[in-house]
Amino acid sequence: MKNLIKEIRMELGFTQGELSEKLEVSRQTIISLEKGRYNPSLILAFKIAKLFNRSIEDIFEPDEVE
Amino acid sequence: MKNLIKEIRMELGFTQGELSEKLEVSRQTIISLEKGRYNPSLILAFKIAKLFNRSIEDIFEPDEVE
DNA sequence: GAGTGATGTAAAGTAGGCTTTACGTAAAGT
DNA sequence: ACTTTACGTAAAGCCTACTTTACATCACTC
Repeated sequence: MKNLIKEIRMELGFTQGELSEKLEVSRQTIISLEKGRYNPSLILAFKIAKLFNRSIEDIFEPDEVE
Repeated sequence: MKNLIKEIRMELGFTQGELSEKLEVSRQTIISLEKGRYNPSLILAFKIAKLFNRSIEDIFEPDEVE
């Protein structure tokens, strides 16, 4: 699961720590998300989309055809 | 997490079993999803959206302000 | 009224999302 | 040189999404 979290976070001038606070998750979760290490829950994806003011589809791109 | 899975599934004339096959998950997962018992992974949400030809935001509605 | 198909519940197990803690490194400031 | 800030890794643990199996109910058909 690719995503634009790092790019959008930096656009908005947030550190990973700030983003993790706003999303109420750990910094580890942000790091792992940005690295594409795992696929977030739908709830977290909604939170991110809301904070970034974009659609989930704009931010996340599922790895082909699974 | 509310969703319109049951409604759309019935619109399309699928049984729970058929839907579970198309999505490659168990029938239990479909039942639990339709009952709102848990929040799917983002990958499963993408699969459902693709199959239903709608956006994730059209199908799922997160429970208020979490 | 026995058989079949669709929906549902219950319970035990597996896998992975997410947390917590601890440590490493590089850049910048003092 | 030391401190601070931001980013990163590693490992152990918790919780829950999801699986599997088994069984119950209802509607329909034969």
